[in-house]
Amino acid sequence: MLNRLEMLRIFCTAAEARNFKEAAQQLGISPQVVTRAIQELESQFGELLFHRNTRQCRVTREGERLAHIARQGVEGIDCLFRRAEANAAQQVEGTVRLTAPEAIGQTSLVHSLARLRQQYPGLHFELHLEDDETDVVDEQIDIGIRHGLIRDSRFVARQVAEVPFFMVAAPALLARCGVPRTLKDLQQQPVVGTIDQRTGKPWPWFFRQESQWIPQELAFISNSTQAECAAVLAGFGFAQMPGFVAIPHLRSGDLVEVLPELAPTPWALSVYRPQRSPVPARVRVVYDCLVSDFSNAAFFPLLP
Amino acid sequence: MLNRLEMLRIFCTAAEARNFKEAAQQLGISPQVVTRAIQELESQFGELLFHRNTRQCRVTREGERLAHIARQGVEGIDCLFRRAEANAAQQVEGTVRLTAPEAIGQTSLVHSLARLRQQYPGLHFELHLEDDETDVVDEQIDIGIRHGLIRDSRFVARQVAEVPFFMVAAPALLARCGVPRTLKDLQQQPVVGTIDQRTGKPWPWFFRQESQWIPQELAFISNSTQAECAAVLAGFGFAQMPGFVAIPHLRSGDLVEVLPELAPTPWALSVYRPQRSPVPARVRVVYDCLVSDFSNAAFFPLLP
DNA sequence: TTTTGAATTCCCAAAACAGGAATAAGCTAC
DNA sequence: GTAGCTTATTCCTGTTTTGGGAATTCAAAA
Repeated sequence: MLNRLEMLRIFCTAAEARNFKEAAQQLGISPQVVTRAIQELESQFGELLFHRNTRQCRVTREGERLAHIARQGVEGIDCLFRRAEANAAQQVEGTVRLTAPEAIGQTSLVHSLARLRQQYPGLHFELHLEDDETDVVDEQIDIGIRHGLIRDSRFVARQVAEVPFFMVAAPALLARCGVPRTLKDLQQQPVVGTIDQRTGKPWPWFFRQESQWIPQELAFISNSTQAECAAVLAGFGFAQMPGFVAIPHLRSGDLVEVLPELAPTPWALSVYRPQRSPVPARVRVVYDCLVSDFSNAAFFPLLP
Repeated sequence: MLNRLEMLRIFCTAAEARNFKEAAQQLGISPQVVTRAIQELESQFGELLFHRNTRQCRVTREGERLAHIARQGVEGIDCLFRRAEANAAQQVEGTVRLTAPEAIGQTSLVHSLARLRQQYPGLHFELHLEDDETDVVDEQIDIGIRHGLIRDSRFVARQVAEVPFFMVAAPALLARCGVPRTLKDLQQQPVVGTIDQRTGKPWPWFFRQESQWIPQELAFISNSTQAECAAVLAGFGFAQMPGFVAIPHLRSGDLVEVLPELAPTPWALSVYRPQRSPVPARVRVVYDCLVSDFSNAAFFPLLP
């Protein structure tokens, strides 16, 4: 018998049972195994653990002392594996780590998570808001939401919506500078943008037929789409922004779309998670919920 | 891998090592085993414990949490078995339970134990003083000293001395009643005795050629040889007592022997212990010491 | 691009194990 | 006392588990 944990478990049971046979029955093993386990323990401890003859067994005092300590040890390990069973039994609890673009993470995502939390009070969330892709495996992320293609084959990605881009400006700015009629018109105007963290350059603007333009002189540049949006609202200049940032302001009239005919093909919005073989229940539940919520057009009514 | 303890041990090591290979080297096993143990744990917990690819391994946060708890559990069990090793390495410490006749336990035995205690400060003693044989196995005794034959085959007995019986009386009593010349004389005199716990009757007196006499009318009877001795010293009557009770008083003159020619064959004094297969070092040390001390004639100078 | 080194999978010999049958030895009831 | 019953133990054998060599895969480094 090499399995120390089982030896101790057998010993603890035997110490409480009236005899080895009873202990064996409780453990669902044969009495021979009990005998051997106890013998092995006795030889390891150099100490008699049971007074026994062919007829009866009584634990010695040293045995009782050992049983007392051993019970704690065995219980400690068992308790650990009981959690495992609870986990395997698909209990939804623990921390789920998510990453999402700022504008989504600060609004609709939080509502989805809040509902999940009501349903599963054991859930905790950790939210990393980044507009650029981050190394999800290294960052130990369970679920991500990203605007744009997910190329990485380590991920299971699910496209849930198509989010268009809008070129927008504040009404005050338009009143001052006039409404641009062509791309050229637009490129003469002050422009607001964001930084691509990976390259350090401004994000390009995208137009129909896959054409791009990287603005060179920006009136305002930031690493935050929310700041960018605030700048546009303040009349700093024109900007291109994804629907989930622009739509609320277009609806309220705080922003106005320009040159809609140049708008590029919408980009996919994807919910994704790393391809890890055992998917904990808590992750699956959140993933499914987000896929369902973000597939719901109500979150991204594509136009008024 | 069925051995949960080893699985956890491997996991804890891997969680601290830089990679599986290193963990395997530390544990003296092959990397395959590490892989398997971790996979098994992951499937049991339904939880990825390491982010890994063919090139690198990093523990997940859930893994770190588990490792933290698991370390305690594994350490708990290991600590238990470290004691076992200390025991096996023949450390002399712990409690030794002894039984002995009252008169021996209150005097010379205590001195032997005191010397042992000086030599092995980790030793503790538990002393059961009983003049009659007790069921040593049930009483969980490690070592016994007994005056008389040890018949029980469950014991390893070692005869260390021969202790004679003396018929004695106080000088004052002799002055009052005269010195008996024959057994008949003696049987007319007041007598002091002890009770045989097993039968409830007085202990017989023993004489040469195996003859016995059970005194019927006793001036004083007790279950304690020390009390019996005190009664004799106080002049209650005559008594027969073993050397280890009588000799000090014969030496000091507080008692006088009568009818020495009737004295029976001396009885053996034996040190014995239950036949338990692993004999803990502490028991062996004490046993050897007692055998040696009580074999030493200085403790029982058979006559002045 | 090639090279390198770690994780993993596959496979099989060796070790460990479990339990049936036989044995020994108390208790109990006659 | 003795027969019968029960339990611990030992021996033995078929089965399971295990560990590591060889081959494979794959990401990082060169």
